[in-house]
Amino acid sequence: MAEARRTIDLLWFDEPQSRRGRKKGLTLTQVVDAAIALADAEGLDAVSMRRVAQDLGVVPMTLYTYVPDKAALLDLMLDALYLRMPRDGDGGAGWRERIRAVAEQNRALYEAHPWAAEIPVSRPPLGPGLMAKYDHELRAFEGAGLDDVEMDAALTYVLGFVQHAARTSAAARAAVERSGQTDQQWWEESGPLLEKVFDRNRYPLAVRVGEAAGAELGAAFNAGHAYAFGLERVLDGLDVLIKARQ
Amino acid sequence: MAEARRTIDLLWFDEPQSRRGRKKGLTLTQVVDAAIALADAEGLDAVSMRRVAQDLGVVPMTLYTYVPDKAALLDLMLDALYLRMPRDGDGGAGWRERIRAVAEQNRALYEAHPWAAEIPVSRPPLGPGLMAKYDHELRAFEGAGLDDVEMDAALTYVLGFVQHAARTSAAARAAVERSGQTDQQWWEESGPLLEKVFDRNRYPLAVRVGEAAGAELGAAFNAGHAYAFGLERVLDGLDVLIKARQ
DNA sequence: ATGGACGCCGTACAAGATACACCGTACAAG
DNA sequence: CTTGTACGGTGTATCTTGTACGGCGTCCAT
Repeated sequence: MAEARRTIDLLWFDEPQSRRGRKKGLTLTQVVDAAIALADAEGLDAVSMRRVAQDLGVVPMTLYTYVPDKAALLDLMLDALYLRMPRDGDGGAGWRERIRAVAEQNRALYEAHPWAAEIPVSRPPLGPGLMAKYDHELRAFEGAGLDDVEMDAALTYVLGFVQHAARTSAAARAAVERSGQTDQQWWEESGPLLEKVFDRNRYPLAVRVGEAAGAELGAAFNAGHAYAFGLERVLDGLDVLIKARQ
Repeated sequence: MAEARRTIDLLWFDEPQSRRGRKKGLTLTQVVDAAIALADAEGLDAVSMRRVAQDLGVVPMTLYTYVPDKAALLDLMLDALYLRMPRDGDGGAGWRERIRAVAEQNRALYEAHPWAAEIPVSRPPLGPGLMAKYDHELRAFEGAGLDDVEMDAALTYVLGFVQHAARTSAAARAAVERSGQTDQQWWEESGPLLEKVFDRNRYPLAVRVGEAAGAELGAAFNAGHAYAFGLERVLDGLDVLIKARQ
């Protein structure tokens, strides 16, 4: 109902710019930027209406004249990020390199703003940012022989992979920060404990593979390696589809 | 520090079973099961210490004698789920079908317990459930020619895909429930509004592909289709790697 | 000039997690 | 059998969150 309407208005900055009454002391952009700056500096958990308001020098309830609720603010933050993403290098190269570039651009986004991967996104924020991003990224698939529905699915697939990688990567970093111990420290401390409990006879494969992976990657989970490995699999998988369409 | 130790103790049910003092009125399993039942019935957001306690007929603080904090309870819930997953059909078939079965088992888990995909997981809960699951799932990759590190990475890749699919699927369902309108209704109401705002000249590809995908799949986003499409890409991608190793 | 629309804000409330201190229980030691 | 004490259970309290509500003051349209 009016809910969706209001959010879409906000996303496209269709503010009616009222004539009567007191003038606005802030702009929606200021509010969104303050929230983004806060999230960049202290993470998504630090983004409370109180903190954003404080950073803007207003009282919490003031924000509600700019935004219907917190969820909308988060949507706006995300769309603003999308809008500001660089969109270069569409041309040239083969489709594989173009898709790799799309993945890389998204990886860079999440590296600069890890909280972006965590925003609880019910329906994607159909704002100008998402629109421009979607259009730009679809270009990477043009000329590969996929039909429209496949192009959409393929893009969703790539973006989903990168987002998931970003999420696990951020989670791993957060775990290190929260506990104050690196993976190495954690393993050194918990390892002996786990030794007693991991039954080599019962789970031989798990123990063998887990140890091999841990030793090679220096931790129980290595986000960088998971991304690098996964991206090649993503590209190979799309390769098979695309070759079948040609 | 003792933090990790305590959690691992809990995961492996190494409760010291104290002799002195009042007898425990509940078991850890009861607490975890109550939380799982609650999450199944009303979602992860409904799982507060207050609600779990209420369902068990105790006062909130009582739970803290069983569990150090809420995060640990969530870890325990997840590991309990893992432990109860069916583990049949490892044998026979080719690796592709075995991996597909692994994906399918996980999809079924998330379908039965959508909240499982949402648990904020810092470090995976290294309990008996995860252990058994890991061992079982690795078997799907045996004999495919991958080395140990590759097996681990490949499994992580598959599981990540399924988890992400489950998350987006749950998010889409939640959006429908929260707003009280189906995707169709949402599109019918917001569509005309978006028409005015989507610039066909500026974003021709986005509008064309978006419309095609929306029309074909009946919504802006179709989780089932995304899963089906993605799974084939995942398997194809691993196929390329495995063939290269043989 | 003035009335009404609207931005701003103070207060208040209902969750939520969990620290702390107290109480009573029930086993181990005597 | 008594008693000290370890430990489970809980009432109270603190702090943080989002946000509803109503009042106040401003400033444009009339």
